[in-house]
Amino acid sequence: MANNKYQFFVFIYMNEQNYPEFTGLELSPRKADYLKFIFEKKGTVKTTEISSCLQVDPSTTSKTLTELATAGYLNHVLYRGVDLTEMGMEYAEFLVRRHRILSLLFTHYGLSTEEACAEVSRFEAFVSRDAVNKICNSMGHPMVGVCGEISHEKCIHEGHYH
Amino acid sequence: MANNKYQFFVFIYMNEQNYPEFTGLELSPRKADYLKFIFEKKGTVKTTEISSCLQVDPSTTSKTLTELATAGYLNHVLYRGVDLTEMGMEYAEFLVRRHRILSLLFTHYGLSTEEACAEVSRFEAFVSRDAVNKICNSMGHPMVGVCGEISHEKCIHEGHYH
DNA sequence: AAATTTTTTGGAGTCAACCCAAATTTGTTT
DNA sequence: AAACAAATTTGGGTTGACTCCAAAAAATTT
Repeated sequence: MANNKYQFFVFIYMNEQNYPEFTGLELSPRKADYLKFIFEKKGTVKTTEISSCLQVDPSTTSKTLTELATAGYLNHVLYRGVDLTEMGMEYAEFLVRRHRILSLLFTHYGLSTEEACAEVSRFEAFVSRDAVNKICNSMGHPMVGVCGEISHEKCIHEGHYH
Repeated sequence: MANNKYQFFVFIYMNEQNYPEFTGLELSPRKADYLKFIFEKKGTVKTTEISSCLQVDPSTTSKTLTELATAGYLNHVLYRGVDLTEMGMEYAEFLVRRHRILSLLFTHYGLSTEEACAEVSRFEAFVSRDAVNKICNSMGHPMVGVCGEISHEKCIHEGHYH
């Protein structure tokens, strides 16, 4: 058929699995919340779950999910739920790392874990990947944030990660 | 007259000159830009000046100025210009301090002055006064930011402070 | 299969930030 | 001082992000 070469291209692309082009500023704070929640849940997530956690009407969630799917972060099977695409997974990992690095950073300056977490949740979406990487590097790539092995249940409920 | 007591109240209030109730999250990033620019200019500032610096239509500036005046940050004399109220002055001082503390902080983690400044400009509006005070305290209230005695001309032009 | 629940769609509102065009005021020139 | 030019404001309108409500559609439960 005529589109064999396109299939080939997609194959190569998927196999390399790197999307190094993102700046970290692609998603609004709200959209990032959606993505982080879905990431945290692992596997398929239903609209209602997200709605009740993020405290918005299901119709709002449904529309946002469509947008995130269109942008390539999610697979959305209508009436069934969403899960992360490979890109979404990679991006969500960045989102969580960013949150944790910045939270850890702030706890080094007199903020409690909770304060740092809350503070960072407000602005993290505007910190670039480059900056996060530099900070991360400078901190020696800490494996344990202010929240390492802590259960994230509570955090998820409050809309941020510890 | 009937409103003597109100005048008296206002007198006391103005004389105490403290507005300790702000969280630091009152102004949007954009509004904060306006306030910082006006602060930097010292004295009365004209609409055109702000417009050309912030790269927006004068009509946009005019409307924003009205909003900032209504909120109590500016004195706005129609067709003449604006200057900071006492509250506006106090708030602008906080805005600049916040910018500089955060920029200084980021330069300690591998970002250049310019990178830190640009990065911080994007998110500073979402960092609370409490957090800034804690960080400031923890850093020993540094008198010199990454920009202490540097002329701020260039910075103003780029929309941020060094 | 019918009833109930979940999800989506259609329609619409709010809010911040923006621009254009027209009106108003100020400043400048003759 | 009148006329013109420049700056400022006002009126009206757009966009994008986020939101909700009501109705339709699909899935699940009974």
